[in-house]
Amino acid sequence: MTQIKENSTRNFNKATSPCPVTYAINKIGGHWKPIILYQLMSGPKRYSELKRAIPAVTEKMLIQHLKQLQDDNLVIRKAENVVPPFVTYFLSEAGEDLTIVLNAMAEWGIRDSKRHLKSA
Amino acid sequence: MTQIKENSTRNFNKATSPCPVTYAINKIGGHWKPIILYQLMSGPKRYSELKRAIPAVTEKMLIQHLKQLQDDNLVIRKAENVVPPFVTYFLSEAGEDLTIVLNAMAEWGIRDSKRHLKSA
DNA sequence: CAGAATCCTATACGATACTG
DNA sequence: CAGTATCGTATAGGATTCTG
Repeated sequence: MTQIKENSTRNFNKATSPCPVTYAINKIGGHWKPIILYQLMSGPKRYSELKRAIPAVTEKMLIQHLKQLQDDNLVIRKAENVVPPFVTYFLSEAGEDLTIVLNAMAEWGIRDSKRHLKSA
Repeated sequence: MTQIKENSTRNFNKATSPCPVTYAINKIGGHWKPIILYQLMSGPKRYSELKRAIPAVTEKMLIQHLKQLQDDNLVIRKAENVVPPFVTYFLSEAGEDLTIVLNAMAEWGIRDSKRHLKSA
């Protein structure tokens, strides 16, 4: 039945990579995670605020990645038990620590796009 | 023929996102790109050296991402015209600029894994 | 040595509709 | 408001074989 190999590269990857960059990628590597985290850097946000802040993301992706970020202890979800629901997301301590990374990424992005304007 | 919508979110994403983090993700977002770049930070490397340094990557992924990194002007390929072939890869100026980002990622990775050791 | 080609699976991602 | 559920496509990624 076209089994997947026990020792496939895929399994090996997830298992034990001592590379800290690999470790980080596995936590913030999704296409949307850095963007979500970047939005949360400016403070707690409601679900609907995040959706508005990132128009390109679908509800499915937003929820899915928010869940993964919670599982990885980067984001904390706080829900008031009221009607209508009031749910806010904010960075955990580990999430706050990513500020340096995300800012570096953002700065590089700006610098690199400028570089291409010049050479164009 | 199950056409894709003209104004699909997918197209919108690639088009114009003003978010610098999104821009950066689009350039270094692949699962392997940061790892490859991280390896090249320590200096020029031959193809085979990269392969050895990153055992988990397949040849296809390695070549594919190296190509994309070249297209994005982050990595430069230099081939000596000899037999057997001698090809080295090294960081461009823009690639070097990523050092800050990659180091920040690596440091965060180390810190975060320590954090989980404590709480476990 | 450095890579290209082929074929396949797994996952990411998106659109839409529905719910407590 | 803040999600779930379902279904579909697109892309990433992997195994293997072959070549200048």
